[in-house]
Amino acid sequence: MKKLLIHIKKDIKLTESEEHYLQSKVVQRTFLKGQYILQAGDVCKNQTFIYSGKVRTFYLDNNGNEHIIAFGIENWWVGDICSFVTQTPAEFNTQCLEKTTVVQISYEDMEQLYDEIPKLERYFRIIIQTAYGNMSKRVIRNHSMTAKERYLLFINSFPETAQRVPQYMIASYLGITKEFLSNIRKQISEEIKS
Amino acid sequence: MKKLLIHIKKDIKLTESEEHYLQSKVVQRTFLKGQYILQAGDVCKNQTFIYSGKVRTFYLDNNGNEHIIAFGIENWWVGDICSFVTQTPAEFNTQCLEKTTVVQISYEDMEQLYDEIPKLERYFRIIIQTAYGNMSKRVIRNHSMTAKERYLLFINSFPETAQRVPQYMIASYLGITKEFLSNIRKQISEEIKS
DNA sequence: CGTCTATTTGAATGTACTCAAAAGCGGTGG
DNA sequence: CCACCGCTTTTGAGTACATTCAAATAGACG
Repeated sequence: MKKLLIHIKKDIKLTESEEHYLQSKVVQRTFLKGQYILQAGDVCKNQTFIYSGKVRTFYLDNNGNEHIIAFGIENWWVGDICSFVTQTPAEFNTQCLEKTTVVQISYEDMEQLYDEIPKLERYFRIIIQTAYGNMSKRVIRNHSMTAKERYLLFINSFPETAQRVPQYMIASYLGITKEFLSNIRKQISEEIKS
Repeated sequence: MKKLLIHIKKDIKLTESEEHYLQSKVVQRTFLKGQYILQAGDVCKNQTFIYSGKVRTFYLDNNGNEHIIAFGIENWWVGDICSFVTQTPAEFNTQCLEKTTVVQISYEDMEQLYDEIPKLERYFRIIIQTAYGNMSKRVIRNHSMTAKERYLLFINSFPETAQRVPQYMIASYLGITKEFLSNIRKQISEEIKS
């Protein structure tokens, strides 16, 4: 709970009573490795802020292939924005990759919070603007860089995630097969030798 | 100007005085075909709402290839969010594809507007949430669908844009070469015949 | 009609995928 | 301590998807 307040206060100021009101709307939950915070087909009823642990949000296509849209670690918001804002069934799954503790705010509480503490609109606007900017750059990089370049950028940008996550999930995040990522890694290690 | 108010009022209510204050901060401009609303390297100083016309936002990579991140038509906000929110040099260019009339709000005025009319935070939060959801889905589609499938989805989703924009730009938006898109179109027309 | 730009064609090439099988690796139980 | 199990990663051969380059064709505009 404290981590969330610290995170929010980086962007906006809250009075004590606002803090208390916010806390009254926030629920803490813990999930085990493998458990789903959100399943595709269900409505995303909560905004979820990761307190500790690690999750992935992925899409399961018609051929049964998983496509990871995002990893989530401490101090990140996760879920399916589309589903949450429209309260329609989600296309994405959010699954815990290890024991994960989160705090959640329900859709109804979120509406009330926005009404009672309008400054929160700003906080979430800033959060989502940043996320949108990053997602745009990701589209561009997928179109302008090779898989190898994207992999190298990934491990430089997210070294901790790169180490704590199985390779086949990194491949999925990059939009390539696990076999091809293995191939790329071989290439890289051979380049280093020579 | 009226179109902007109508668009905003779909999400939030404004009093007459708020409307007037907003109008005092909004500047209308017209660009000719080919002109740039924003050039990479410059700081994105304005939020831009398209009144009429058509634009594209693209990234120019190191090999000199253009990658279109978005088209913008009537009632769309365009620009480089990253650059605008951080007031650092933009990576993207926004260029008019035909004579285009826009209304703009500067960064400083935007800050004041947010302070004076906090409800605008909600409006822009909603706008950007939707855009983020769409961009996420685009990443997933790039990873889970073939170029042909993406092309068919594009012309179904944006039939008017598909007709009003040169093919090589659609190819760029889809992340493929103009030659390959031409090939795809040939395949499709041959399928229809048989 | 001529010029400029956009689109199409085709051949050669490269990047990434599929499928199948082998190897590695961590945990668990005998 | 070792054998086995399940899961992840690696390997390799064959293939498919998409690119590059060069040249021809088609369209748009003055």
